[in-house]
Amino acid sequence: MARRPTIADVAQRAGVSRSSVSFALNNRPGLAEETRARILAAAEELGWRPSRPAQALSLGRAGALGLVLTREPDLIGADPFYPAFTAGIESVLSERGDGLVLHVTSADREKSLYERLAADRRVDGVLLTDLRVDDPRPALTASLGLPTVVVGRAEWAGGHCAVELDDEPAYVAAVRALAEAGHRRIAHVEGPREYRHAARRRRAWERTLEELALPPGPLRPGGFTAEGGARATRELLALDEPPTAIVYGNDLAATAGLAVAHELGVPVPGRLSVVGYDDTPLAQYTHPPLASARADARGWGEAAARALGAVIADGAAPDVVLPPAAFLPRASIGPAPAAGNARPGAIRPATVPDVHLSE
Amino acid sequence: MARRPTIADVAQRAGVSRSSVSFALNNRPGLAEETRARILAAAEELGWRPSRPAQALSLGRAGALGLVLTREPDLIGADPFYPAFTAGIESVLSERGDGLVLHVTSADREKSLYERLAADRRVDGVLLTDLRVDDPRPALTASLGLPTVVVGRAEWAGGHCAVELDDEPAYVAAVRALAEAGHRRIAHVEGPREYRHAARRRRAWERTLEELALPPGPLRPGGFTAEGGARATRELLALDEPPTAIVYGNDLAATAGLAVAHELGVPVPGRLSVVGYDDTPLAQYTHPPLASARADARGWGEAAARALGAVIADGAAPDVVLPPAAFLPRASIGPAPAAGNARPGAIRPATVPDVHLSE
DNA sequence: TGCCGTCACTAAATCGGTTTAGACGCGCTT
DNA sequence: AAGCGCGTCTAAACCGATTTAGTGACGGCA
Repeated sequence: MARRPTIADVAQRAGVSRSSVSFALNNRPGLAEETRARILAAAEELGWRPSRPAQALSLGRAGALGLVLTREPDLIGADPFYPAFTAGIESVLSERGDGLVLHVTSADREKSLYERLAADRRVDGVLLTDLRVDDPRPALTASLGLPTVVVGRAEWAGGHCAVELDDEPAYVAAVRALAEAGHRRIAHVEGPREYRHAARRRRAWERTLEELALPPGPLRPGGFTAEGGARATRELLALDEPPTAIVYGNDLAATAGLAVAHELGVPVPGRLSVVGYDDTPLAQYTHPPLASARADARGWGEAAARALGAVIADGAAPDVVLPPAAFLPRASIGPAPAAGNARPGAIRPATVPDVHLSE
Repeated sequence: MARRPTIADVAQRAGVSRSSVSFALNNRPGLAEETRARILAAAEELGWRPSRPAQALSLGRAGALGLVLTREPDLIGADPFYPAFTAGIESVLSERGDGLVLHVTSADREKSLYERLAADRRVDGVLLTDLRVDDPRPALTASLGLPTVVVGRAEWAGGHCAVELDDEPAYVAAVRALAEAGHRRIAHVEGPREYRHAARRRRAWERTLEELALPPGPLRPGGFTAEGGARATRELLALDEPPTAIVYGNDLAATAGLAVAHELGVPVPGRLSVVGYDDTPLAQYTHPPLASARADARGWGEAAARALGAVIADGAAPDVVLPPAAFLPRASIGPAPAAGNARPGAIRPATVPDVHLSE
């Protein structure tokens, strides 16, 4: 295998200096059109592309973004978010010929990983996802001088640029839709408390019940997992007054919940309405199809990558607010069962003020 | 933000030359123990780590592996394989402080992406996954001189090192288990034909039926998707003689199939047995729990990363064969319904030769 | 004719590491 | 006293790009 050509080879072949090749490549002014063409032709013939490490060293930028996943592997596995999100990132990076450096780690090694990332100069900046309560990362990357974009709400960002795609409206809409369908006992199976988005979903549920003057519904931990969703559902359905609707933190837990309902002979939506979140590929094909909410993970990735690019280039970038996830009613929700003490129709859509909940 | 320290800063602080710092860092012989300690202390105090781009340029290796996903984004989304696989890769790379560069692309841009990867020198080698029939990539990376490990069978590898984790035995076991349970009409919902693993799964099903002297079962495309799985199931159950068991190409299609069976009032496993593949986190929590097969994706990632490291270092590495995926019988399979023309017990386990199918 | 400004291009420094060849001091032989 | 070998350390080249300062040719103008 022949040694890969360098800029010197191109220069020699075109009969110019290395500087001229560089000028031609980055089409900067000051080269005769004919010379430029000759250089580019030579580069083409040799199949030359500038070496990334050399460019990185020279330019002082790596040409790559970092993404660290701190979720536990099996939590990641079931989540359709990351693949779509990284596809969105990639679509932006590929325009610039940049790359995405992915790391999967656990919470205990997380800190040293970011430190390495910063000291290494292997990436020019990082995207922070899955923000936790009291998340140390925004302050950490700030102190490391590592350009950062937070994927989530601005108030989680600790001064960094934030790219937000709100999941609250979908939860508000789901609870309202259930209330309008006559449900009065609406439960929530929440995700891990340490995640800010899980907490935000729980609060959206909580406050919407309040706003609608409905009694606070039962709450169970579901951990965003199938197992947690199944257990929580079992507990909820075993209550003296079981809920007539359950809003889950994600589709995985909701789908497991559906299975438990089937197993216990509880018809859905006849006796129980079910709502998930994520709109996994499976959601339309469960039985019955699962009401859920779709966030544009790909668009989120795109926006985040673009924002981080701006932060790296300009030192800062304005926050971005993407359209919130849309609630997708499907056949897993229906009117509250008559047997319950819900009074269908008692709450009229028009009487419900359309306020936007904020944290 | 202070400029990040360089090797020169460390050298100055320790009162030595830059070369000595390099020697100390890479603990090479020829430095007095005391000097080495002083240098390392200075590096520690300054929080210095060698710049990756500089090292890459100097050493001629990027210190990173490349992984290109050519699947369509929504196909990727539902697949638990990649997150676990990348976690496995990472666990190997992090030992060496190396990185994983991830690209998501579409089939039409795939070729130029690999070319860029090779010319760029951003990665030292690539892992090839999801091999297709007549896949151009093994030959492409070979011609580009890009160290390559194929994640799959050696005969797909076109001369590259292969890391294999066979899914055939799980399919053979599943079909046999069904046959032993008296099933005679065993259908298959296959994945996209262009994927070699999908084709291999189909053949395993086909040949096992043959070996057991069972009639060839009906076959439907499922595309590894929920939608395809649902449609295929609908078609199969509408046959004049519907199958009493369906073996799906993956859990996603199988789960959608379960939902269709419910919807049509076909009891599982009463009238239909169902088998998936992947053992997604949901599989244990469907209703009934889904028989499936578990491949150690994380271990696969580890082995692949290690093998690629060896290929990069030594120019070649022996193929690796990992333990095959294990068939996991669960409640979604049961005895063939008596109404069918299956004859439970007609086929005795002992009479079934335990041959291993090969392609 | 001499001076100046432009245009097209190049030499050399630079980024931050690694590595090779060699310098220097010291104690031992002979 | 000269020579040798060894242990320790450094100067300088090198990786492959970018960039700055500057060179040389040429045309216009006084």
